[in-house]
Amino acid sequence: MTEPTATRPRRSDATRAAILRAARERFAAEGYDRATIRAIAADARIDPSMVMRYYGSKEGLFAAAAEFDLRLPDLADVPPNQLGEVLVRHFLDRWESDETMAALLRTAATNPGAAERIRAIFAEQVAPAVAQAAPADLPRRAGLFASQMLGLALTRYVLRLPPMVEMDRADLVAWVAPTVQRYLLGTPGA
Amino acid sequence: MTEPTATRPRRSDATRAAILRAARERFAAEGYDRATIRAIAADARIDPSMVMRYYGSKEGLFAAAAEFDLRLPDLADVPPNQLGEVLVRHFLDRWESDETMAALLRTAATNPGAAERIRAIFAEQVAPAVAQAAPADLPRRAGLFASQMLGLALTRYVLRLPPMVEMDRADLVAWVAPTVQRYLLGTPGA
DNA sequence: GTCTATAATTCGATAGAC
DNA sequence: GTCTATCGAATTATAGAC
Repeated sequence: MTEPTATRPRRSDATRAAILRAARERFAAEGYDRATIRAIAADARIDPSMVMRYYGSKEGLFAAAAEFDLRLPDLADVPPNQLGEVLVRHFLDRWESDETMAALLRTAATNPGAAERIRAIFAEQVAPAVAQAAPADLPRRAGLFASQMLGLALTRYVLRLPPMVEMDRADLVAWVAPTVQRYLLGTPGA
Repeated sequence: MTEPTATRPRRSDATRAAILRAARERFAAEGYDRATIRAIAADARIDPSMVMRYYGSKEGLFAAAAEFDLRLPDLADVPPNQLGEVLVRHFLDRWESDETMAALLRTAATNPGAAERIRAIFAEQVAPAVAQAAPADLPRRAGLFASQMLGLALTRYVLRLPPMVEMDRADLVAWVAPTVQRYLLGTPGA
């Protein structure tokens, strides 16, 4: 009686998961064009044709691998004077624990579809979260916030500018949090 | 006597220039991988083999096309309280008048050589300029400055986040200049 | 479900005629 | 100096055996 009859045994979902894990790594490290289905399949220890069977095409695989949730906290619960610090810490955590965002960013530089996905994440996840905390000028504040957070990620994780790589978390938060704080709650002049 | 005998006539340098112009456009719009020699040659109205003849290889062509000078002003001449404004304006001007930087940034997302070039530009042009204006913590301040300026360029010119595209120059300068000002001259906390 | 074999493109690069 | 023709390699994707 070890056969699950109700929800179906989920036979060989391990293969799907292995493909997805390898795809995320390759896309993150090399971007869409340079990450080949052959290399991804080799990483996952399976045959390249299986990738096609499970995900239909390279684009389909990327779409599945680029699913991403920023897991932004409810900003209404955060004390206003700690908004910058909480957000910078959260983004550093997410960037360092999940390479999906790096894959998306690397790919979006040359792939219109991936750029559109980033715009969607911005519209569906970032902008609504900012709306819970900022008083007015919502799209603008969210955009400025994104410009600094993506610039941080770009220089630290993608371009690897030495000073940005070497700076530790505490210093990074100390310097960047006030910027985020001002973009969300401050005025242009101050 | 229309023949220049001394410095050599420079016959057909127009072709070289046309190739370079087309290459910059293609690399800027599509990045290194997707920009093909065939497409560049078609844009320049010449045969693909001429590209190889003049620049040896695709990498050689990119190296020639990615030569870039930020033309940073002497920051010692700028009143300290106007540093942020002057720098943000200057970078917006350079990004909008020369697509070479966009080509480099798009390519650097997946191409290690292009990323190395950006690090070189940072070390040879940005860091020394910042050193003329900032008091201490030089590499760190230069890195933070780069994170905001590249984040601005990334979201406005590459990813095209709607709020960042729609914001006009004056608003952009008003919001971002204080950030740059603090990174160069301020302290982490304020 | 998994793999072999291969079709159909596309690309960078080369050789050589004119 | 410019172009035609083509090579060799690599890629995505498909068809079908086991």
